[in-house]
Amino acid sequence: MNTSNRIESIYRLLHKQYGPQEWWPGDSRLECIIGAILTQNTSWSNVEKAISNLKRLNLISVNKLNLVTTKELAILIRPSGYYNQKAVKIKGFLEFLNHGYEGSLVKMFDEELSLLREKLLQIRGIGPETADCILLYAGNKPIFVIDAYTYRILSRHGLVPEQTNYNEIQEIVMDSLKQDVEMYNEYHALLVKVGKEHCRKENPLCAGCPLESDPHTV
DNA sequence: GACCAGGCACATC
DNA sequence: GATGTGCATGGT
Repeated sequence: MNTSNRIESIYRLLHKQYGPQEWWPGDSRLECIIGAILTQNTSWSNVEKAISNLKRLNLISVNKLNLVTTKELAILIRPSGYYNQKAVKIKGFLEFLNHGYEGSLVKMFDEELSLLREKLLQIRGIGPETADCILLYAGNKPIFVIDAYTYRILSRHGLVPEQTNYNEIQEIVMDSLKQDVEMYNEYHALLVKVGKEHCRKENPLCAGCPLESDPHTV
């Protein structure tokens, strides 16, 4: 089976095994964007604590967050780690939104996909994964998110060469799949799910992985 | 106490 | 262009 077919079949297998994941966990697009920034190199359970602090004060709103200082925001998101940097990143996104789109997510997501992606990448602290999470999960745009689990799973199965960069992996995956926002959403969520359970760093043999019939290269 | 988690920017060679 | 380092909390 070639690489494209295997990438497709892994999706079907995971979907059958785990069912729909219904990501992104969050009540609004803004919450989703904040979560995308807060989860950088951080476990989701810590992100939840930070988001619940913001929710408790009803701060998941562009207008409300505009009124909070970076320092105040940092204290609230402290449980998510790297809180000083992440507060600056959230403020940087808000500034981008305020100046470019009058604070309107509707206007922002009205922008053409590849142009918006380029613009998001220019915000300090928004890299390719965060930008793509924002586009796919908050904006429902057809872009596949590559994260550490995606890379680890694909490379352990020999589906991407070692030392493949973000854009190259994204190209390989997207060229293997039909363009489908719902499926991109589910597939990435499924990769994180199976990754958390079986494909962690400290488990290089991926014990118990439902993909184990598909031989690992490591 | 060590290691890891749904990254990213920046310095240095 | 690759490789190293700081950022930081909370769970295992």
